[in-house]
Amino acid sequence: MGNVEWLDSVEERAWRGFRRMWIHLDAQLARDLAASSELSMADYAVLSTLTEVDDERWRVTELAAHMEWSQSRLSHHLARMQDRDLVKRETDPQDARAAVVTLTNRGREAITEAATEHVAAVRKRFISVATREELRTLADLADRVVDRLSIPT
Amino acid sequence: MGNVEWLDSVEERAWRGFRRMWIHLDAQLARDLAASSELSMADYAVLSTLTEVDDERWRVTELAAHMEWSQSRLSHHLARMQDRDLVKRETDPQDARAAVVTLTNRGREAITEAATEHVAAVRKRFISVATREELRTLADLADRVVDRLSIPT
DNA sequence: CACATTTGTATGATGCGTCATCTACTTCTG
DNA sequence: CAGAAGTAGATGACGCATCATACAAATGTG
Repeated sequence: MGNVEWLDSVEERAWRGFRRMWIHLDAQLARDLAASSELSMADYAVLSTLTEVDDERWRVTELAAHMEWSQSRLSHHLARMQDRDLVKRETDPQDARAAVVTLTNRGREAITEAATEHVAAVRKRFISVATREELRTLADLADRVVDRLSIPT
Repeated sequence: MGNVEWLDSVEERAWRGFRRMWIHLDAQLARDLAASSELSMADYAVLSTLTEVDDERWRVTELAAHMEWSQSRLSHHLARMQDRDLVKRETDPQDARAAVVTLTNRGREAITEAATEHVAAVRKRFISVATREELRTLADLADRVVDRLSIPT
């Protein structure tokens, strides 16, 4: 399994490259999104997740879980998005503790307009640079890495 | 080149997987590092970069550029690390505008102790899950993506 | 059915990253 | 060599993420 203590050149190049790629991609996509909309990446994540289900209604906790955000982070972010009239929160009639998040018209317009360009940016910055084989390799690796992280060990 | 507007299943799996992998890995490594040291990932990045040159002296701007951090971020972070006695800043005798950053003894101890376990964590969480071929593929892809980002277009 | 426990969400404090700006020093120009 | 322009770094204000906690509603228990 190689030396346990350090990384050899292949390993180091992969690890550094991976981080570098993430940091640059993330920053560039944020700039692309900002240039073509009024949304941050976080806004985009919230809005696009909301559109993923047919009735576009999510309980805060479920939305947070699905997005892999902390409940607190989402709650704060929803508060800000609500101020900007992008989302609404209503009390769940089934359970008065719970809040149901929905898109406002403004939110729906925002995500509709932003989505096309964001996807185009992802394609331009990342997808189109990779081969199909590379994409498959990356997806497989990612699944394995994430699976393994969920095992306590 | 496929449909320009949306992502097909291979593309989507790769993109989502990549982001997911990054988020989980980063969080887990931060927890690992916190468990085995008093350092944050940012602290680690600063300290380990400092040890990369023989005399362990860096001008703030050069350090920032090498780390791909903004000068401001580094300056703020150095201020906090200085309060914790991990680094020192001295005025450069050659150029009184400039500051030279160096490790304190405490900083050197901290990074020395933390490094072994951090590298072990990277290996455990990521490297050991990938094959050599995957690592090479990832590194190549990362280089290409990053290179392409630097072209304005 | 009172009371303890659990669950769903919000909120306040704190620390970090970014942007715009400030200061001090250095370099360039005539 | 005076003044303008440029450069190195620090700083303050602001927005966002996290942690701990608060609160209210729901559920379980005797």
